[in-house]
Amino acid sequence: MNKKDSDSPRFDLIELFFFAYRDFTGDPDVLLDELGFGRAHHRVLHFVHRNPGIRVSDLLDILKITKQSLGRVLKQLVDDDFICQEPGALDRRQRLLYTTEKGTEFCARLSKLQSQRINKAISMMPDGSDEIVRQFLYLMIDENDRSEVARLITKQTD
Amino acid sequence: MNKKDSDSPRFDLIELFFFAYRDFTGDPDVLLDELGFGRAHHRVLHFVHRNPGIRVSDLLDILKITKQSLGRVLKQLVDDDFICQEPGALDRRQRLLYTTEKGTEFCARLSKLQSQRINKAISMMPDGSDEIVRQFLYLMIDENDRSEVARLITKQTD
DNA sequence: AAAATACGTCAGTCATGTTGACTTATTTCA
DNA sequence: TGAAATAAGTCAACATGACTGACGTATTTT
Repeated sequence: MNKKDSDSPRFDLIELFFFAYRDFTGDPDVLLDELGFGRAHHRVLHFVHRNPGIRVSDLLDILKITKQSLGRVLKQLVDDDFICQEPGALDRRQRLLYTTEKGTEFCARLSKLQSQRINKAISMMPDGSDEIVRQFLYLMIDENDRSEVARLITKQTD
Repeated sequence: MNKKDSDSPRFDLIELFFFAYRDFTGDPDVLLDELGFGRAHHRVLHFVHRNPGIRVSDLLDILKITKQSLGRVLKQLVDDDFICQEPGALDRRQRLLYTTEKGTEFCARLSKLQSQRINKAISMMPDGSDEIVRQFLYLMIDENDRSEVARLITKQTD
């Protein structure tokens, strides 16, 4: 009865997802490269910008990488004055992370590129596509992580 | 006048795309790991499976990596009997690539995981979402590459 | 005072990407 | 037919960003 059961191969979407994501992340790469940064720096900068005052351990949870991996890129971002650290007011063991002015400005340039690509795509599509796309991407996330991601993405930074 | 101009930040979609893609590629990782393979092997195996008899140089064009990068993973896949090579009938310099039975079977297990995730997501969405999502992902690809990708994804392997 | 926590760091490894140069086999073309 | 171009493989060296495991230090909790 069902034309598509849950195992039907979706090579089209699998491949589109692959190519779309590659080009989506490709835009910032150019700018990052000029500063000697990579995608790892982009991710850290982005999530610090979006979650000002985030704790290192929470950042690790979001990125799902190890402390050692984070350490290297974070150090560079701090050394190059894109991110600054402040001891927590309540718990001074914490080193709360913030983007500096320089970091915030660079971050804006990066997300502008990605937003442009997204907005350009959406603008060529029927009304309401926006919401469909958001829903799809949300449902592609592991069920356990969805609520956490929902919490994250609804923060407003601007 | 425009509520959203083309520069409006789209943090929601940027982040959703990031998390969605991570989990999407995370499924196969488990299986790949058991065989000592990584994502690079997955990509090679996938595109060889989807393009039987593909030339090495065309595979390089699709993956946009260097010959040296490909060489390593391809060698492993050939050594482990997931991919086989045959000299081209017309041009014997070519080493046309095919998945072996073992490779085809493993490839099916991998894409089944990813298809399940996709189908599960789509099944929770309004009718026609399928097409909207395909369109969105397609429009996220660099304009120059779209026709080439369109050609690729319309191949039927099954 | 002891245990737990937040964070940083040292040392080593691995996967996957890069560049540049070179070889071999084969095909194309002047 | 002989030279040039092409398809593919390979060597060496290197960069990035992951990983593991262990250990140190400051601070908070119990």
